[in-house]
This record gives sequence, structure tokens and C-alpha cells, in this order.
Amino acid sequence: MSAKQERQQKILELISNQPIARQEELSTALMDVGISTTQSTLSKDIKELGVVKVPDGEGGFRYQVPGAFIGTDRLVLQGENLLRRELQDFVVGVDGVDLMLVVKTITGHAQGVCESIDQMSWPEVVGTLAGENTIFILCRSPEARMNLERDIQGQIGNTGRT
Amino acid sequence: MSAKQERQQKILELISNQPIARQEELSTALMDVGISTTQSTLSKDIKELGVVKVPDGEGGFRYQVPGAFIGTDRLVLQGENLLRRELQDFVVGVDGVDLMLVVKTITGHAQGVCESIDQMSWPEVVGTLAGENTIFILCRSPEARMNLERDIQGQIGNTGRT
DNA sequence: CATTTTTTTGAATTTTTATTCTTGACTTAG
DNA sequence: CTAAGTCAAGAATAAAAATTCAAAAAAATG
Repeated sequence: MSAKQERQQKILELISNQPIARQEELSTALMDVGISTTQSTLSKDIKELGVVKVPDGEGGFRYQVPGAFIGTDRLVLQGENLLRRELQDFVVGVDGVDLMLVVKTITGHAQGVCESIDQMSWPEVVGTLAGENTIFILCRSPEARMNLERDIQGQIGNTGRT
Repeated sequence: MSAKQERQQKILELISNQPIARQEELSTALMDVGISTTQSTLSKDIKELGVVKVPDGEGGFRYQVPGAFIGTDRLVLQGENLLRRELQDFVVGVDGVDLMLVVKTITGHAQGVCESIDQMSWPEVVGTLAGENTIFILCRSPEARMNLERDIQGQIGNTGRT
């Protein structure tokens, strides 16, 4: 993987996990991860990635990954890799009963995760519905639901484990 | 309606109907419509409105309204006006039981309508969840739900009536 | 390999955007 | 009516981001 690709991927990861308001901030954050670059390069990366700077509602700004509210068709990570990343970074819990699986995400990311799940076209999934921080997944059978629940459970971040 | 509100509404309309890449361009476009203002004021408006500047995929940028439906010549509205329009144009049905109100929209518009409903901050609404064409609205009481259901029912388009 | 071509990068610069600071118009309370 | 308070607006300025340009790195070509 090229340096550019690594950097761009890291950019997406960073802006997803913390509020970053300026390109210089991003540069610093990248430095902490061992990637050294300049503002001018970041400007180009940001444009390429389709990342946007949005008012955060509290007087400031933050960069955000596209797809959250604007209809760009650009996707940076794709398929399984994207989903894995999202499960790790955004999903905070899974639960379910009968045919219905409920996935909880950090606020604002349910749509994105749900989109990725849809993309996978899993046979055991009948349909999905995502809000801001909750996804409902209707499964084909209770067994399918349990399998899916176990799979997702296995991939989500384990920060809270005792 | 205040000068500020008129201007902001016009901003939304303009950026919905034509690609505008810079605040100065916007200033010019507003001038053509008889609204004279400065870049500094536009910067504040844009922040307030939540408008974002997005890479347009072809080397340039354009401002965009989050959640806007583009490509029509329809005016972009705010608040109650927007909601009324959305209820008329997009909502195809309402139903409910107990505390839960279910609003069905034409596909792809549930998010937008739900957003507008959230913006209204109705006291009888506890929370909302929107998918592609369905909105779940959790109400504070069955009475609240019935009131809301009646209100919305009264506003949705009657195209299909026999 | 050598050489041409393309891509990536950063420094410097320009362009664009955000903010600060003032002023004037309106509101409200006394 | 007047004073204090709030709000909208623009001019000037600061801050941030985009672009240009040259050089280095990588990839393709013979």
C-alpha cells in the first residue's frame, strides 16, 4: 500500500474518531501516528477523499467523512474492510431477539454502518433500518440472527471488557 | 420576515439550483436578486445554516445544503413551511398504535422529513427514527400520538383519494 | 538499465473563509 | 424619553485552505 493510501486511510480514521477542525490539527494528529506531511498535501487529500468541513453546531467546525449527509457516491474504504473498520470504531453494542438484531453505534454513525451492512448483501439479512445511533436488522430466521449477532459481537471494539 | 431570514432562505435556494463555489460568487448571485451583502455576513449565514462546501468530484467545490433535494426548481424552505411541503409531497401515509406513530414516505425521503420533524421540537415527541421510507415517532402518551397523527393526516397530500 | 512519463510532495503564494471589533438599528425597562 | 441591552451588519484583519510551481520519487517504456 502506498504512502498516500495509508495516509488517506488514516485521515478517515482520525476524523471519524475525534473532532478535527483544521488541517494543521490533522497534520499534528498524523504526526502522532508517525505520518509526517504538510498542509498542502492534506488539502489535496481532503479534496480527493471528499471529506467536508461542517459547522458542528456549537460555534466550531469539524471535518467529516462524506456520506453522512451529502450524497457523494465516493467510498474510500470498501466492502469488508470498511465494515470491519466501522464495526471496530463505531459500534458500541449488539443485541437481538427473535428475528430482529439491534446494533447500537456512537451517535451519528448508524447510517454509515448500515450502508456498509447493506453493501455486503448478506443472505441472512432481510432488511435494515438505521437511525442516528441504532440499526434494526431483520433477519431471515432466529438462527441467522444469532449467527450474525455472534459475528458482529466478535468484531466490535473490546474496550469495555472486564 | 427579517432581512436576515430572507437572505438565508435565498442562499439555500441559490445553492440548491446552481453550483456556487465561493462566498463571493454567492454574494454576486444575491446581488442579482436584489440582496446586497458582504462576504463576512455570508460566512456567518453559512455557518448558521449548516451549509457545507463539498468537493464536487471534478476538481472544484460547491456549497450544499445538508439534506437538500436538488434538481428541482422548487424553493428550499425552512421550519414549518418546509415541513408542510414535505408532508404534502413526500408522506404517503400515517398510522400508529399506543405510543408509536409510523409515518411512511416515498422512498429516500424519510430522513429529510424526520429531520424537519426533529427541528420542530414538538413536546409530544420523545424520539424519532427514520429509515429510507419509514419514520418511527415515539410519543409521550397515546393522546399525544393521536393528536400528532391527526395533525399530520390533515396535512398530507390527498392525491390518491377515490 | 537508462530514459521518458507520470505521480506525489512540500514550500511559497494566492485565494478564500472566519473572526474581531465597531457601529447603528431596534427593544425593553424604568 | 432615556438608558441599557440585544442583534444584525460590514470593514478590516487574522486564520485557514487551495493552488501553483518546481523538484523528487515512482512507474512505465524501449
